[in-house]
Parts: sequence; C-alpha cells; structure tokens
Amino acid sequence: MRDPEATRDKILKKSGILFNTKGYKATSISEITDATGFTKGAIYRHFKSKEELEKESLFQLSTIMMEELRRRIKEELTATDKLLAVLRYFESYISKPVVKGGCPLMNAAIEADDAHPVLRKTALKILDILHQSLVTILDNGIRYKQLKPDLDKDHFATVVIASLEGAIMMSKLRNNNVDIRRVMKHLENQLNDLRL
Amino acid sequence: MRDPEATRDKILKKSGILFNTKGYKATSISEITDATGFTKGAIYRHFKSKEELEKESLFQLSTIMMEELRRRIKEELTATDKLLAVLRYFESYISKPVVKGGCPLMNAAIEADDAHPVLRKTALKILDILHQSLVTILDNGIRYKQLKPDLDKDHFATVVIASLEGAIMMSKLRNNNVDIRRVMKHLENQLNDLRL
DNA sequence: GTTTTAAGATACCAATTGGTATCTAGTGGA
DNA sequence: TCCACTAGATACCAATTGGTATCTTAAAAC
Repeated sequence: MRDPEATRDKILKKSGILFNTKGYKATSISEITDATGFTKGAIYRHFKSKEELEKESLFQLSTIMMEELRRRIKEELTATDKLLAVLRYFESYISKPVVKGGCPLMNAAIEADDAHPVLRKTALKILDILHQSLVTILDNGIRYKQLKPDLDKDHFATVVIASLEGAIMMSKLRNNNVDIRRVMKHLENQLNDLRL
Repeated sequence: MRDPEATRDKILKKSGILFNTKGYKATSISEITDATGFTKGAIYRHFKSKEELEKESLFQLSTIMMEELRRRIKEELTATDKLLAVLRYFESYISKPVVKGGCPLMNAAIEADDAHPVLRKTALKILDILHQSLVTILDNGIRYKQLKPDLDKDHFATVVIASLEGAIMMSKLRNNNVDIRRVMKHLENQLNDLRL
C-alpha cells in the first residue's frame, strides 16, 4: 500500500500543475493536500519547506518540457526540420499543452524576483538549456551544409525563444492560437532565409 | 493637511509598484499600508476591495506606460522612426524603466488566470490598445508611401509585441540587456525590409 | 462659531498561512 | 513473531491574510 517514492512523485506532479497554473506564491500547502489526498505530514516528510517543493516542482516541469522537446527534435533529421519541430512544439503549448498553465520558464521568470532567488536560478538554468539546444541544432545545420555558415547562432536562438515565449503569453491571454501562429509563420520565414 | 485625492493617488502609485514587482496575489494590504504610510481604513475608504485596487493599479500602470509610449511616438515624424521609437521604448524597460518590475501587461497576463477575471480583462484591453497603436503607425506608413502597401499589419504588430515582451522577460531574468538588444536588431532588420 | 460631513486611524474579526511536534500504523528485516 | 523504522495522519502553533465596525478629527458649509 505504502509507496514513498510514488507519494513524492504524486506531490511533485500535482503541485507542479498548481504552481504552473495558479502561481507559486498563490498556491498554498492546503491546496496541494487537497489535490494529492495526502496530508501536510506527508508533504513535509518529503520536502523540507514550501520553497524546496517549488524548486523541485519547477525542475520537474522543465524536465518534462525539455524531454518532450528533445524527443521531437530527435525525430527529425535536418536542422531545418528540427527547428520546425521546435516551433510546432511551442504551438502545442496552446492547443494541447504538455504541462498545464503555459510555459514553466516564463511563469517562473515573471514570478521570480530578488525575493525568490531559488526560482530565479532554476529559471535561468532552463533558459540556458533551451538556448543551448537551439544553438546546437544551428551548429549542426552549419556543419552539414544545411544552413548558411555565417548566421549568428546566439542571435537567432534568442529571437526564436523571445518571440515564441511572448506569443505564448499573448495566445494564452487571448485564449486562441492566432498570435502563436503568426509568430510561427514569421519564424518559418526567417528560417527559410537561413537555408542553403 | 488632508487631501483625499492625493491619498488615493499615493495608494495607487505605491501599490502599483508593489503589484508590478512582487505580483498581485503576493502583495498584501499591510505591505501597501507600510509603503504609503496610510492605514487600512484609508485604503478601504478609497477602494472597496483588494481586487478593485489591483484593477485600478494595473489600469494606472498601463496608462503611464501608454502615455509615455505615445509621447515618444509623437516625437517622430515617419512611420519608420515611430516604430524605432517603440523598439527603443521597450529597451528602456530594462535600463531605466518607466514603471518598475517589468512590463505590466506581461506581469498581469501571466498572473491572470480564470480565477482572476478582472486582471485578465484589463490585460486584454492593454494588449489590444498596444496592438492598435502599432497598426495605426503601419497604416499611416502605408498611406504616406513610407512602407510597402502589401505588408500584413496585424501580423507584423503581433511579431513586434511578442518578441519584445519575450525579450523583456529574458533580459529581466538575465539581468542584462543582451537579449532585448538582439531582438531589437532583428526587428530593425524586419522594419527595413518593409520600407519603400 | 457651530454643525455636518467624511477622511483616515484604531481595534477588532474569522479564516488561512507555512511550519512543527506528536502520534499511529504499515512494512521490511531479524 | 516481534522489533525497529519510517511514512504519513493529526493536532497544534503564532503570524498574517482580507475585511469590517467603530471612533476621532480635520475641514467644508452654514
């Protein structure tokens, strides 16, 4: 009956959804006990404070997100197709999100200020990983003569991440995918200009 | 000594800063009394609930933001220069923000979910106003033969807003203006492609 | 100068917050 | 089979939350 690992997982999973939809500060321990069916005792056995639970949850959310993203990237063979897969993945954030409540990176980044150094550091790490994944794809694209050798990888990666994140915010607010589609189309055009 | 209008203004101004930096839910009434020097009695005389204060604060923040933006747009004569002024304005969000804590639109949009319909509605309104300002500039640019007549105004406006908002998030998180600069350069290039 | 109005201070409220100490009971090892 | 361990439940804590009722006092109206 008892399965401490499963308990921990369930707490992480349910709290992750709550944190990502309602916000970290705005989610209380009692909401997590309601969602999981466990009591405070169980939560504080597995996590030493709410702050630690927030950090672990965010890390888990970003892991889910990045794993799914990597999976989709791997499925494609050329740099162009891999980048298109990234665009499609971000669009799916609106229509059928892998994690509910929008992009965990964005949510944590907005909520994290100087008073939440733990969230901020974790968000920074996610952003770096995401940026690096894009740079790697671009790098390989150049190496295998699929993309123009003189393209500015960091520049392009930043533009892609910024516009996709902004578009997710807009589409979530407007509750449709018009904005994310427009941005996708724009990035597709940019990408075409980079092809050899 | 007593000046109810000034009291209201001070409450709005100070709470606006707090809401925009710490978040709406995360800012308590007592923090606002500390920041303003007024008591709860004063606050609840001028605002019937915290939710109403949040709405009024956000509205005031967006008004400040849009007024400054319009001022800068008006200073320029051509559509291109007006759009460049918009880009420069968003960059100033990082270096010397008109309102502390990042873009009020983004902050409210991220925090607002189904549980905060008031914030959400206000954020939607701000987004629409911002979008419309850009469209108007583009429209005039076409009318006065400064921009290509076949450009997709809504498309371009969406791309500009999305990438700038995303870039602000990234630059605020990284605590530098590398990202916003990259995005600005990108948008400047886009803009050049639209010129006649 | 007195009265009326309302701005803002004070004192309270129940509910909720994150956190802890203690207790109960399920489980693996001997 | 019994023991030791620990997962998780229960019961508590002080502090804080948003909100309200009441009181005081500054200022406008007469």
